[in-house]
Amino acid sequence: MLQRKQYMAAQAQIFKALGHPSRLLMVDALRNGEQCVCDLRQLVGDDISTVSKHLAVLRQAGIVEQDKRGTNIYYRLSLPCLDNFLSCTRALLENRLVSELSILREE
Amino acid sequence: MLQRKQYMAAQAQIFKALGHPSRLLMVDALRNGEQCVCDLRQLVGDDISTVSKHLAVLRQAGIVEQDKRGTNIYYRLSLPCLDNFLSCTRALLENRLVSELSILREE
DNA sequence: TTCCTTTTTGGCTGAATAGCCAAGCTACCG
DNA sequence: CGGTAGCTTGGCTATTCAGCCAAAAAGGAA
Repeated sequence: MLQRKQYMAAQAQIFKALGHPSRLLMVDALRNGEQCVCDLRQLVGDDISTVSKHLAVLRQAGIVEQDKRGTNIYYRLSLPCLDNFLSCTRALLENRLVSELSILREE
Repeated sequence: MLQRKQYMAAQAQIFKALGHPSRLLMVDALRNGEQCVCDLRQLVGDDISTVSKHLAVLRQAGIVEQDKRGTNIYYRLSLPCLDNFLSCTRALLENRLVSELSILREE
């Protein structure tokens, strides 16, 4: 069994990798199936080298896997639990927003 | 409804906050119930000011809530989905470790 | 082979983060 | 009232990260 601190560092790496808007956007898009780097570049709108580095971070954290086919490289999710958690936090954030709006309306 | 990029930034803040070993350790500990800052300081072993700043990050991300009682401040989790996700990624990491060990053994 | 196309890597600068010490704040206690 | 305990905030430095450009791989096409 892992030491608690070591384990936390490993698990924190996953969260850290997801803790950037562009990376999270790509991961979210990959929930609908694999995409090539060029698609993902289009999605986030940054320089291709920036996108590539973001993908390297996600790869190293074990969140995505790559697959070279023909002239392109396709990425797909490799973290099964993620889907649930994203749905859950999305719902939570939307609820928070709604209640903040209600508070504003009452003032 | 939120714009996709805006939404991703908000959600990424949650992941970013969890993406540090000390913060994740504290969050993990809070799954077993509330703790005062002094307990959490003991747990991570850093300077109390460092711990306090980590807790501020978690608060701003909406992951924990605080509750002043007597002379102490108690923190508790406020993100229901987190528990599942932590269990799931923990299991995944342990499986990965096991298979890496098997690979090593075969060499 | 040489030329493209797609992706990664190197290198750089500016921005953000971690963590320590010191100072401030807020109650409770005497 | 002053003193103390528990926590937060300010300020500083060292480290890490983001994102751009340029250059290098890798592989298909001509």
